[in-house]
Amino acid sequence: MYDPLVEKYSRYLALSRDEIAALESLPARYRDYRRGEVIVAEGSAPRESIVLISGGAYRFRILPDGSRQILAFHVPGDFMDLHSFVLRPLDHAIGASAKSRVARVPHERIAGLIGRFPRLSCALMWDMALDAATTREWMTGIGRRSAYRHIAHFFCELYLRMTMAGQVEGNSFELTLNQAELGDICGLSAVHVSRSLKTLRAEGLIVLEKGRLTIPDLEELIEAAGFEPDYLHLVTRPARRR
Amino acid sequence: MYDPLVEKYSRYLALSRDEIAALESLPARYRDYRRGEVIVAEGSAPRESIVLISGGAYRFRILPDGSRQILAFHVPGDFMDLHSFVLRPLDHAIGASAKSRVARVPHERIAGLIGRFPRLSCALMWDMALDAATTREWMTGIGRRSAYRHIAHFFCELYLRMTMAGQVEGNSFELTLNQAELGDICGLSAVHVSRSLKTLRAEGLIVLEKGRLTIPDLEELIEAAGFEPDYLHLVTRPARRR
DNA sequence: CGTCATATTGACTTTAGTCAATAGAAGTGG
DNA sequence: CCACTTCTATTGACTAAAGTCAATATGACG
Repeated sequence: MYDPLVEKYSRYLALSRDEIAALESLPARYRDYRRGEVIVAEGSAPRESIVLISGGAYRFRILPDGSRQILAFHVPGDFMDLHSFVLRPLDHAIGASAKSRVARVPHERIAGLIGRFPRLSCALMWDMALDAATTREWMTGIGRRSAYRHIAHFFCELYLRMTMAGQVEGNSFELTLNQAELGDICGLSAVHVSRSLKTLRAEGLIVLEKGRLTIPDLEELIEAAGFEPDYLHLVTRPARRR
Repeated sequence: MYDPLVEKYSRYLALSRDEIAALESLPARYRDYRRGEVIVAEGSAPRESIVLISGGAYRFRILPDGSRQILAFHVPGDFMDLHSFVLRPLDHAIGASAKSRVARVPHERIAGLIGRFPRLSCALMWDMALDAATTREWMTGIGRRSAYRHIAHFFCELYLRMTMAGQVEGNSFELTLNQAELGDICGLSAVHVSRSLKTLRAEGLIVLEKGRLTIPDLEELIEAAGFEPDYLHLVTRPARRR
């Protein structure tokens, strides 16, 4: 049942038979959500961490003035709130951006892994570090990229992550975010997102219709965005530098 | 020598005698830097992680167009690039914002801790999670707070962190950042930082002269910033929620 | 004492936000 | 299956926040 974690952590290190067995035997309670539902509430102190099985979800905060900042977007296979294992209560909420299925893994079982498999501790730290690297990239985008480039950049990232998650067909995938949500990802207003998308469309860099994003020429979009994919650590490391 | 880590991780859990001894016996190579020097270069794959002993430092990226985004600011006692233990090469550089002393801990010794002390693995994960929580708060500030509030917010955060690090005297501390650096923290231009500081000064919320920041009334600044300190997890947890 | 870094201010530009009207699409319940 | 509601996207007109450029001051430092 836990293929996603096994597959993902294999990108970091070669898992032993025991380690694979340990990951696969993690128990999970499954639950489904509709678009817009809150999966984990801000301020709660969950005793489980959550793997997204299918659909889409994002982590977000609401400020006192009502504005929202989306902090991360998750594709199937992502451990969405591994950090809640060590840092409670949660400083943000998690919501479903589409009809989604989720698996909940009890924290005590994660603690069990850490006790028995030091290399899996490192894999979990790697997972957290990857999430942090993506957050830094987003932060850079909000702070220093134009709306146009930032949105293009996000689409490049999402295309690659969705590819790894097996969610891309041809050169398109389902984008379960509306323009208000894209705005809250990029620190922009929905109206400005609409205008920026218009430009991207006019230049033929994207086709976005009926919730489906098509990228006719990824290289061109990457060029327009100034995208460098290294931070995603997508490929299996050829060999550990020593 | 490793008091900073012992003290910090005691905020997370009650360390055993052995665990304290293990942290204290971590070897370290010390080195000093001048303001502006690069401590770790972007793209390098260090085999050590770095604890800031004294001074100040920040992590940053430079974009192709020359603009800079500062991703984190560190006070003495911070483990600045714990993530480089699991995620290499580094996606950003680390630079000194003041004359600073740094201790380098070999990654293999960190691996040793993880192998022998599962609870210390969790403490390290907690440290990484805290760093990520601060990054999320900064991201929210860049995306959704006005320049004025964001700068005020940053000063509140820094005041509390500097207090924990024992760097505050009375109600003031040394601010080793110029306006260009403050701008690159907040995603603003130096000129706009200058104007925002002017407003904060005019309202009597801050006194900033000769590299020293005085906060006459922290409550007022917190109010102006809409600051909520929870994400810093500064206090020792009263008791683990169960 | 002179140089370099830093801060301040004014004038002007640009980017993005706000408000509002409209249109279209997608659910929902009878 | 249709009518109704609600959500979502688009566009125009206007506003506001922040950026840029440039001149000048201030200050630290060797």
